[in-house]
Amino acid sequence: MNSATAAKRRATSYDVARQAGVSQSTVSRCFHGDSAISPETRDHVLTVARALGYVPNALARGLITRQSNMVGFIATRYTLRGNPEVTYAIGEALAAAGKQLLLVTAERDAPPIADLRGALDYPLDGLISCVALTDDAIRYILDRHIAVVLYNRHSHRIPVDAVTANHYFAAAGVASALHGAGHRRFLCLSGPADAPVSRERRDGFMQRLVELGVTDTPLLETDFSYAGGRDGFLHFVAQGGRPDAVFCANDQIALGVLDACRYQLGLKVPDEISVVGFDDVPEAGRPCYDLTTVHQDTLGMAQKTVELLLLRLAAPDMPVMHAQSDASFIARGSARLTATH
Amino acid sequence: MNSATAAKRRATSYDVARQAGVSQSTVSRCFHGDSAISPETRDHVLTVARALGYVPNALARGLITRQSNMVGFIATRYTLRGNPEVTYAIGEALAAAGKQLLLVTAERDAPPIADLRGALDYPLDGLISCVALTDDAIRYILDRHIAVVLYNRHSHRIPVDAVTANHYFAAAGVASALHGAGHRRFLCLSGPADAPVSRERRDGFMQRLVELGVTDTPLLETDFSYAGGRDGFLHFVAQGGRPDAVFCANDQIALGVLDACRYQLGLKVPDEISVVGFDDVPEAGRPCYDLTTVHQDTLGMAQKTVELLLLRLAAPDMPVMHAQSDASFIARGSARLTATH
DNA sequence: GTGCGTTATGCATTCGAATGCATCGCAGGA
DNA sequence: TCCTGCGATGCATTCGAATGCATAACGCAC
Repeated sequence: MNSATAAKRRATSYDVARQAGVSQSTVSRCFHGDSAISPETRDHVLTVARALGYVPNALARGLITRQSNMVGFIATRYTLRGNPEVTYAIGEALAAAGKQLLLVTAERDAPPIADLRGALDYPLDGLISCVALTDDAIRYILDRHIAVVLYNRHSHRIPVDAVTANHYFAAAGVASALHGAGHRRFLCLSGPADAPVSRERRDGFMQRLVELGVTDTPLLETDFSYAGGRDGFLHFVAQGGRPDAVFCANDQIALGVLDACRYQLGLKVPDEISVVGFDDVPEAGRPCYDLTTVHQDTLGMAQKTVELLLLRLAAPDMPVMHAQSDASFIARGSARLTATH
Repeated sequence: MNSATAAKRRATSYDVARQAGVSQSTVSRCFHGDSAISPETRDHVLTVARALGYVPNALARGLITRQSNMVGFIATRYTLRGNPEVTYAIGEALAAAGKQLLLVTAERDAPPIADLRGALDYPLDGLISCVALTDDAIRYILDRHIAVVLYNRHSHRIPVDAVTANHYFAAAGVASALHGAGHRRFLCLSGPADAPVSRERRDGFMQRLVELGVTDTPLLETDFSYAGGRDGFLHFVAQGGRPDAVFCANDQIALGVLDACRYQLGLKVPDEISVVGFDDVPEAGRPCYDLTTVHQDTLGMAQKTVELLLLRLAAPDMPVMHAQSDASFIARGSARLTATH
């Protein structure tokens, strides 16, 4: 029993060397294209290696080369849920570059360093974060000489590479468009206070309204979810609120508001109330929602994030870069965007 | 410049040892709870370690212990998109067990072994696959003594641990329910032929119909997407098809069909046609879709998958296990489920 | 034939932590 | 006083691959 199931260890370069009648170094060199090896021995060694099922042990390789070939990817449940394509795109892009993706789940933005520790025990080549990181966390990571690129997050005090969409500007554009159409009683439904993306969208919207002379716009905080948006809005209305335009920090919130209007409050959209979201999730474009929203090129940003990381790895001393991608306003049917005559 | 930016390597156990006036072995032992170390030296060493920012190098540890503490997770774009919560849940569960998650993206089910190679270079503790694996791939993995648990997939020829929902049975139940309500002209919209989940759902539905005496049910293959469902259905109708009940292999397809009915064909749902999906995605339950579907406890399954993997790691010789979770029919408004009088 | 350059290969060391075994010190019993 | 036993610590080796340096083999020119 024991001998049958005993874990006969995976073949090592020594096993291959013995079998092929060469030294371990020769075997090692056969797996690195740039080494001086005669074609015959290389072929021979590779044949033997295949027969034995030998693959270089990435752990040992990483130890000696001081390169784990692994890139950490930190994401919250929300990122995973709201932008699953981003995870996939980053995974594929990293794989194409020969890097492995170590997924680190975080409960929310600015997670405690302890949550990252397990992953940082590995000498990661780099780290892509879809969550905000505290200054301490960033310092901790940079101290370990790990390259960091933030996806859709900023770092204000410590310079770090980042790829972002211009949420602030896009949200301000929403405010202008709604105001231009004659709306005056606004409501802003933001996401969690600790989500920087939510803050930027909220601030962009609110600031612009102030610039346009609309102050005292009520602000409600939700959890970025459909139920949060729906219930928050219902509560607001129950308290006597009667906005004619609602800006939501993401589409899920907006969908909740939309359904609350149509199915619970009997409000006509967009005649009696305009609803605008942010993200342009697939459902937003479907006929039964037809949600006016803001589209960000998440896939392009994902691509760019990996490119930036690879650049940084190739040139650690390159100045810090920040790629900003424009977010575009998508006018659909859930908002009245022309003045009533 | 060089000295400023030079990568002063991360501290090693030797650095800590020197600084603390002990040997490297002592430092090592301080990081393993079960070693014989006097409380004073442990405290002292840990203090020095913290000061130097020392963390045991997981690569070196893995090399000597032959345990990488990493678990591979293979998922397709579809899994990531359709079940993002599963990824998160598995990530959290693994983290709780002190394991890291190495994400491997696959383009589709039954990916070529080459796509997994990069990850298998690491001596993974285990592997969780949300994609079907070829017999060759499974053999390849098991040969390396890596524990495998399949999530929502089977392996027919090679015994492998798995956690699945009973798609076949649930889909058969849908057929019975629709047939019982008097529907007779069915249509089945499946997903990609290489997706086992799609096959099981399709087969369960079609088989039961045959048992009930309904043969020749037309079958259309889609790509598991909204657009695929919508366009496939429109095409079918354009060809003269006129089903009174449509079963879709997932909710996205069903949502596409639903919208095609309501917005392009002017068909009343469920009066003129019944539409049933599978998965119970969040949108399905919202008022504007109100989709009748099948719910599977994906989170519970994710939890169970990790549990099973940990069990297997603790007891490699335990007999192969297969946990089957029931999927439950969710009757909503998109299907007529009582006979017309 | 000698000497030099080039290419292919082997030897020995290295990466950083874990661990079996040896050793040291101290306390307690005879 | 000496011996035994045990807890705490150090020494030396190990994991598996990469690589600098030494060397062997070979060709070519003088």
